[in-house]
Amino acid sequence: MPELPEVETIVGELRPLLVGRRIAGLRALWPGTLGDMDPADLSAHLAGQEIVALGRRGKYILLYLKDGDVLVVHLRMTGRFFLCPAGAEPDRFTRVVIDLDGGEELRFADLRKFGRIQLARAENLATVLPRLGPEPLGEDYPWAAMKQAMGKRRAPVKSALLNQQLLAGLGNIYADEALFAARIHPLRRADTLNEDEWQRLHAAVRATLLCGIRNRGTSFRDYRDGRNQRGSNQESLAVYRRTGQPCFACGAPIQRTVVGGRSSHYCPRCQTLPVADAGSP
DNA sequence: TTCGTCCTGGTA
DNA sequence: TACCAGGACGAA
Repeated sequence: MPELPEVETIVGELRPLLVGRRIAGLRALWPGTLGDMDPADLSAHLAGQEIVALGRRGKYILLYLKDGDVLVVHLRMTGRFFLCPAGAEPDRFTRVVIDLDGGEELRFADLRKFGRIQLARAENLATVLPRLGPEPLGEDYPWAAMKQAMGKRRAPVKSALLNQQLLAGLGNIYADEALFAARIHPLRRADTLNEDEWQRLHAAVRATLLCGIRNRGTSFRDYRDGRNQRGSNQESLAVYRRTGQPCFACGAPIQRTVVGGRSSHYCPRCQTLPVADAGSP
């Protein structure tokens, strides 16, 4: 599942390969990826345009074009966005192909068809992007900003971490890992965390995301980077999808619960839940 | 704030 | 054959 580290890896890898290239056209093998846009119209609109920059905001990939357009790509759960030689046989999950000059193509593949590609003007990006919280790795994101955004919420702290309006880029994997690193139970009500816990959680979120980036992302089944290669961060996970296996810190079996409809993994001994929270899911 | 929806391959 | 995975969004 592509979260901030996976998207950052893809963008960092594609940037030097794409900047300066021209788009020759676009083909939609499954037009739903483009929403309401007509594939032929979009292809004609993009043809000849030069890619001048790549960026990331939260889990969104941003391709800036020379005349002020921006292609906004979201991989959702199973999307892949990668460069490959033109004419290579597309797999059955390839949804959109962007043809480039120089004999290569940019492919958007997506098993579950949840991912989307949108077009916006650079000055109107906000009309396409939803309201997004701050970047967790940004220089202007102190722990107090996390406490201010989430600290009055009665919802479980895990739900607050996944809320993209409060913080942009965390998904289920890195939220579980950050909570373990901070020794905070995913069901803790956000408004019960003290300052020490907010500082720990803030540091843990950043450290967990940086670890994911260092390892070029987490690949279980679907995620691949900008060259369609697997990441290795799945080998560094402490709790996510380790249900029943011993905690690396204390040996207790990792447990799974559901928070806000999402599976959540934690160590019952390292991440304890105060009695006051235990009865109010 | 919570739940259903969109999707389909893999697994029990 | 039924169920599970889950990001984002709209409805209740």
